[in-house]
Amino acid sequence: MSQKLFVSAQEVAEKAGVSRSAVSRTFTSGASVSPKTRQKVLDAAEALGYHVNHLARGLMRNESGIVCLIVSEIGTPYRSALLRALTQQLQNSGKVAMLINTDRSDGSVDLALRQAIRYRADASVILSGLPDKSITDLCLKNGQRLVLINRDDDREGPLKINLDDADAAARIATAFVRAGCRKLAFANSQAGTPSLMAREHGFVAAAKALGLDVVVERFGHTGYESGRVVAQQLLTRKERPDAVFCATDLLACGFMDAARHQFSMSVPDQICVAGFDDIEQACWSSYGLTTFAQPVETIAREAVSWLVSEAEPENHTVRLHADLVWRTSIRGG
Amino acid sequence: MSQKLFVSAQEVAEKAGVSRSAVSRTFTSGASVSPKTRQKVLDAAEALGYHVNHLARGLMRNESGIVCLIVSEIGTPYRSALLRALTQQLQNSGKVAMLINTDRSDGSVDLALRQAIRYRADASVILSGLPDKSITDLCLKNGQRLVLINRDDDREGPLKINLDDADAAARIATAFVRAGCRKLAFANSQAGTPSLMAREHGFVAAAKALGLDVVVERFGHTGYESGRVVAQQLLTRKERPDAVFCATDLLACGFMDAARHQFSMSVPDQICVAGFDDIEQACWSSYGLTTFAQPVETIAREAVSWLVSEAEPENHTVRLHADLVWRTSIRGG
DNA sequence: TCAGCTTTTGCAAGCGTGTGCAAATGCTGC
DNA sequence: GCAGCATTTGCACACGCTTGCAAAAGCTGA
Repeated sequence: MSQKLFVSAQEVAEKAGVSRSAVSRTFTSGASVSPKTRQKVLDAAEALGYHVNHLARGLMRNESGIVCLIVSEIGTPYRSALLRALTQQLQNSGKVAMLINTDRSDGSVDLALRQAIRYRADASVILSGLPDKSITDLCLKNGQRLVLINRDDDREGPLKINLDDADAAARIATAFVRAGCRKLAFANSQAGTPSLMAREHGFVAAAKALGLDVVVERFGHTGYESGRVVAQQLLTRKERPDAVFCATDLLACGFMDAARHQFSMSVPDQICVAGFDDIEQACWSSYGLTTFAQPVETIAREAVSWLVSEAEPENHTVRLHADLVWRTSIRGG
Repeated sequence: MSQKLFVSAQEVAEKAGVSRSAVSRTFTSGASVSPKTRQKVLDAAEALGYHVNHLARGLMRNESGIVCLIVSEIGTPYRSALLRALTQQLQNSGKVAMLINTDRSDGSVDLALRQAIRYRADASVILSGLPDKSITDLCLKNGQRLVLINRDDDREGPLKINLDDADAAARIATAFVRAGCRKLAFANSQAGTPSLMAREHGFVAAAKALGLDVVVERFGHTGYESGRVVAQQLLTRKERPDAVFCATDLLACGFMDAARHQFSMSVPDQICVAGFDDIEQACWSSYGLTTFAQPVETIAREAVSWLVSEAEPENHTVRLHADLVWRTSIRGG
């Protein structure tokens, strides 16, 4: 166990022949230090390998510079893409990301938020799950900011970033009909998160408005394997659908693979497929999936700029548009 | 701006009618508190919404509980899978992950490590890039632990976790030959990281030992698109290879897609393909990629257990075995 | 030279916690 | 009741930093 501690401002001050305040001021922007003192401090700091202790600084300033990202299923293409964008933007704004994985049990979002409080995070971004109201209230009361992404909650205080899921669903229904499809289906998981359900309900409603019924099938969690299972369920029915909207791209990939390799169907000739998220794999040529693009960069930008803003912004919910990316899994276009 | 601060141990002490030390001891394991004082403190803390300030605790104990994960290309399947495993294991051990994204410029690994020092991280895990010696020395001198994953560096102090890349390459060369292939190729990116080069050199050497030459082609960064480009380069030669080992699964997916859809070749009948990493997509039925599995769970377990161990362990480098996962992209088996 | 002003500097208090030490408390056995 | 002991409690200092305040230093113009 190495007993040597990090070098402190005190030691730098002694070496530079100035007071401890001077070295502190050298490292705080907007403080009053004369150029030559500043230089003496900088030299001494460099020589000693001094780095400001952000734990102590956070303690004093009551602002840690930490932002908590609370997320499950980190290994998933969409989640990891969003994570990438968020960490990037946070770092650009001088913040640092604390990553909390909530894969294990339910209620672990609350645990995660507690961790955020312990480290006095300036803000938390929730990508999955929905925390208990009591605990978000605690966060907000103490000036900690909160961003909910695709969570569709109605409480006051946090910034909510949502997509126009229902509208997108309606657009894809129209596209299917225009491609000549009449037997519509929706492939979903059993996760039941707000955005997934919004897509499902929006699709069913839009189809109804067009005079069509929708067969809805749900299975397991939101991944490739579930897509295969749902395909199994939908394609063994007496009447096969000729168009299926999958709640996410992962489901769509699983669905397409099963349709092609297990049921020897041709996409899009015999069945049209659409997805949601526009993960990297969607444009791989084995899929060429027509899908809605999650605007991850925009989401990250909105979230971070709100987090770091000085004033309390007026509008606490932002609704973003999901662009339809047209590829080859739907006829025509 | 909400001026209310978080509740402190002092306030809890007053409410519970005990001294501040008592509440501190209540929340430090292994401290001496009588059951009834403890209960009074717990009740008061619950009522007030008290949470220990880990910044202050870290300052006192000289142990922040933070572990820095330094990683680039977070959105990539293999990286995000490793990230998932690491955060999971860290949380199980009572640590918390600070995520630093080094996608932008080179040398940003040094910046990242500086950030780790500022927050007095107990340890850093480096998944990409290689920091300057001067800065890793600084980390180590101050008792900060360091783990290098697949970085193949020879300095003393950090834990190095590596795979048997060269051995794996030799095994796959044998498998190709056994499948009747004679015209071998290797598909790589231009990243030139130690593990990629170890696979390349290992493959070339093993082929040579078997009396065969290898055509090596490299392009761009290590992703799907580069796989396609390399396929372009390899499959337009006068003599097409009949087996190609791709440095990673992403390259392999790109290669297979180009071979099939652009050159109308059949895998594995006309060309055998193997990859490395065993990303989720490798087992998707459009690929069925025969590949080497990165033991992400084991890597994470090794890293974390070393990080949290009390004593300085003796062996500072662990070499893990990559299992060959046999699917359908190589004939026979 | 000095009054009047602005800029720089050092002092010291405080942020919220852990912990060594000595005093206080509780318990046991006579 | 009391000596002898183990356990619990409170005091006070330390951790490394920021910052208000007042003293010191520098600068200008007569």
